[in-house]
Amino acid sequence: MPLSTADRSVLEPAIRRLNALRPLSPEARAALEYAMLEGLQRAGAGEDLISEGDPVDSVRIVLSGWLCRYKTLEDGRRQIVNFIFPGESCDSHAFLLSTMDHSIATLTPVVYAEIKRARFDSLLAADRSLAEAFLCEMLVNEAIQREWVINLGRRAALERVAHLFCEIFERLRPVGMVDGNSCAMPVTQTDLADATGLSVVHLNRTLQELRASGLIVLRDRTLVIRDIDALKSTALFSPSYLRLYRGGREHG
Amino acid sequence: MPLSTADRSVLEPAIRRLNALRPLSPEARAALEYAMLEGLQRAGAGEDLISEGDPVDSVRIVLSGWLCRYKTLEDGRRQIVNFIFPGESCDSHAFLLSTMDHSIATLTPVVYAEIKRARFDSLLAADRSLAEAFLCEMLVNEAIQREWVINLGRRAALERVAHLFCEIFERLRPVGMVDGNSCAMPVTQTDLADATGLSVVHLNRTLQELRASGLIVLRDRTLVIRDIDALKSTALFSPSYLRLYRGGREHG
DNA sequence: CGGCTGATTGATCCCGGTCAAATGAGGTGG
DNA sequence: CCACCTCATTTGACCGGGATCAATCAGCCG
Repeated sequence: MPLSTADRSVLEPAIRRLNALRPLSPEARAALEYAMLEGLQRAGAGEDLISEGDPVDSVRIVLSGWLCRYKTLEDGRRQIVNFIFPGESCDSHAFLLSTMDHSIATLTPVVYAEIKRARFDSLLAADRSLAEAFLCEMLVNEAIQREWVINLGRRAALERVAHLFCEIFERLRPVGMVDGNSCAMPVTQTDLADATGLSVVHLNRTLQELRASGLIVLRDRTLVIRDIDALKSTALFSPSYLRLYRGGREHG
Repeated sequence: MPLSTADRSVLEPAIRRLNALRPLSPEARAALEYAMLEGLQRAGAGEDLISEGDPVDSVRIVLSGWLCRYKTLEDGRRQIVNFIFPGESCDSHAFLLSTMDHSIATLTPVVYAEIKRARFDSLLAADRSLAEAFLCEMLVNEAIQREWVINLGRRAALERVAHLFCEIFERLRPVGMVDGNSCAMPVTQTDLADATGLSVVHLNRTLQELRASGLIVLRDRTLVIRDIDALKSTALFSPSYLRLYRGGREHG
């Protein structure tokens, strides 16, 4: 459903993030903000925003809430292949391939801006910085996807869960969604299991191990990182793939 | 080292592949061919074309040979996150992020075309079909990366290796690198293990299982698929993510 | 209160890792 | 041509991380 009124501040995560990837010209920023405000939408928790096989003809930019990309095997095994956080966009350029090869579900209530393909194309055509910002977003997304491959392929359960927490924390930070050493963690253990390729039972035991070693507190849908350095080192976490600092600006 | 002379036919895989993703205008095709011919390079087997942390300022389009993208953890664990086959490009737009977050190694001798960033940018700026073709390539690459996450997260060893073989076969087919039901497989079992997240020992035993059940023959660096349907079904392989057929052209 | 979903625990099993050694296949130098 | 080295493949034995199955517990809602 469209939002009738909204002030510009809901757009902040998206603008902040894109601007960190590529400094946006004031005109590009204004044009994008205008387009986003016109396409504001809400969705409840646990909805499929779009499913495998569905046609794509717009871009959605998430403004608040968590989503996940996932795929399901014929026999029901599910794998979450990525999370989508505020400021990130769902399907930048995906319409070039016409249909989705995976599904996107909301994990919490979500506010997002939907921009139709033609509109999006003309926004990007009008401003190079904007086009580059969205390209950078795709590139970072690819890098995250690669890191997930390593996580699943070569890290043990404890490292794997620790790594996921580090990544989530560092991805939420630049959009202002962490508070000191804690952040929201509005997902079930089943979701975390599906994201880490573990069974729910073993994920639960792994969480207990992380708690027992004093690395984290996870309660009431809130993650508190008690010892970030220790967590990063048990995760073998090295954040460069997230491009958090001066994301490639030196060539820009 | 640059190739002194070369006829246009070496470019065929790349042109064929890009053209399948987006029909290229004749002018775009000619301009791209010209740029590629000027930047032809060779590399031997087992070289790192580029390493994690290296600056990027060009695009490389592979014309023959196999490469892989990989990352290594501090303690030496290695994960191959993707293969790169003839017709595919290494780093389209990657220069936007300045540096590599992973490494690319040759698995065989390789011929590729290197195009400097500025040149590449102006090629894409001059022709929309070309820009879209490279965007599609990125999108397909992302989809493959996601499928690898599922492969490592939710498929058992046998399914996983079968899936990898299905994917390789289907990626090689459109560039004319399969011969009936067989294709080259110029990699060691260590490489296959690093790509599937298995140990070499277990990968070896998994191969034997695939051979014993009559699905494949793998000998002398050649893979023969004896029963493609059975292989696909043990792999739970569904090729839509590869966009092999009319890759998104209906919206183009 | 009953039903539902999510978190937790216990018991058992087996897939796949690890360690170690053997075998094979080139390649090279004497 | 053979001795030797290196690298890839294969095999054997053993172990343990994580899956599976099943039950219990804790909130939450109607």
